[in-house]
Amino acid sequence: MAQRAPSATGPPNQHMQRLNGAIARLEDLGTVFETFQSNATKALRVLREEVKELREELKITNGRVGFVESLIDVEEEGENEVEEGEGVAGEVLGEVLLDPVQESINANQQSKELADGKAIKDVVNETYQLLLGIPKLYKKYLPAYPDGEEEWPTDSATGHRLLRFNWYAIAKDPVNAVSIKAIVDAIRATGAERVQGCAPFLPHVLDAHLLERITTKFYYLAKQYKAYHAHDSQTYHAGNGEGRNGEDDIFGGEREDLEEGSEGEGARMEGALRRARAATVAAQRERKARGTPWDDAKYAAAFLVNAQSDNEDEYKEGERPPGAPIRYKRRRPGWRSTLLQQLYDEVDARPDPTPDKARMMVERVMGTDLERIKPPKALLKNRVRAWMVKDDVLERNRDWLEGRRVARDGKLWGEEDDPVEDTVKRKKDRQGGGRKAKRPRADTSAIEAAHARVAKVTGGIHPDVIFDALDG
DNA sequence: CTCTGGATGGTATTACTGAG
DNA sequence: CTCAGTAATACCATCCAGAG
Repeated sequence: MAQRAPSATGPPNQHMQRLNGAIARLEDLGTVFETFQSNATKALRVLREEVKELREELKITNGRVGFVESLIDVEEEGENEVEEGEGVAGEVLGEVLLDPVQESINANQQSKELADGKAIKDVVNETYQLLLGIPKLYKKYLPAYPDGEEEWPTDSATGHRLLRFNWYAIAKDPVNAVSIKAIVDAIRATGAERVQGCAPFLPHVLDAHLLERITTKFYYLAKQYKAYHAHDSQTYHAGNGEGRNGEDDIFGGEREDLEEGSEGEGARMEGALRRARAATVAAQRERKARGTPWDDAKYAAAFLVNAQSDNEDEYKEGERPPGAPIRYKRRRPGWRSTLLQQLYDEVDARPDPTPDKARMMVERVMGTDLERIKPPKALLKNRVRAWMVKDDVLERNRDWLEGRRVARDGKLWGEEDDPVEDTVKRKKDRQGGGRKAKRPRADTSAIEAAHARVAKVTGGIHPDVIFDALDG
């Protein structure tokens, strides 16, 4: 500086020139800045408006999802009264939907429901099928994990390696974990195109829930696989060994020789078969009772499948004399009350209003009663009622009322109130015991963190204030 | 908490039969 | 033959209790 000062004493117009140049540059800078500021403001405004727009879109989308859910009968678990009201309120009170934490919780619940919905189940099943390279997800197609020496199976069409699971290991076993991850990836990548109907839902399902669904399915499949291969673990699984049927080993192959067939007092018949046969009898009784005094809500439970007699084969397998028709043997439950028996006797004596159906039914003959069986445990709607059970039997077995075997009679029979399904109890338990569903921590914490970052930037001032200042 | 087996409930599929 | 209905079976899903 000390050296410069003397030299600065040059001709005055040189100074003026430089000064003018500096001013001109300043002016240029001013215009540039103004343009920049105006552009920046514009840009910010655009962003702000876009956010508004997206929020509005989100509102509409949420509304649509709600509508679709109501159509496909998806309901929220737990106290849905509050939540359901919100769907409507959400449109009016946009505020509720704009709270990021609340939204994340909603999204999380929505995700959970969707993951248990048909569309997602479909895509999960479809993807299992595809990556395993089997025509159906039936137990007979489920492949074993390849042996050490075996060559890894590939898709004959694409040449890609097929997926294999070790059904005897748990889901978290590395072998299975890798395959399960592959399913997630495949669903994310191509699920929407492969399976019609899941595209709108897939983006709303969180990875955690998708994984949960896939894992559950893994256990279903493993269960089936193990049941199917239960008894060939030692002997070589001969493909022709099941020439007889291959299907009947669902009951474990050797099923403790059904000794109840011997007129004895064993257990009831196998569930599915018992129900299949009893269902037609129940339906016929209901038809015949129409228009009679028994056709009354009071007696409606008489026509439940669970109240019917067992319908056993008249002859054990292979013992039916040639020429004898197939007939079923009615074996009445010992607990049946006289009132109920009277109802059945009177109804059975009537003609069937639809003789065509009656003609197609297998003939029933009376067998001995089954004295020691209990009414089956059942959902309330399928459960035997107290009036249908002999008083003394019920007196001796009060636990049937607790254990989902027998329901109270309810108002129609002079009681104070109707029995209620005890799923209520489960919900209560959950409320009492703690939270009902856990939401993956990352979800809201990420949003909260973002929230915090924004707050830091704005210094706690509402963004709108900042934008407004920019505008002015 | 994870996993399993048993029980229950419900739908889909298949075989069969009588009627037209 | 097709159609509709019964009967039997296969399969999926869930709940629950209990083991580890």
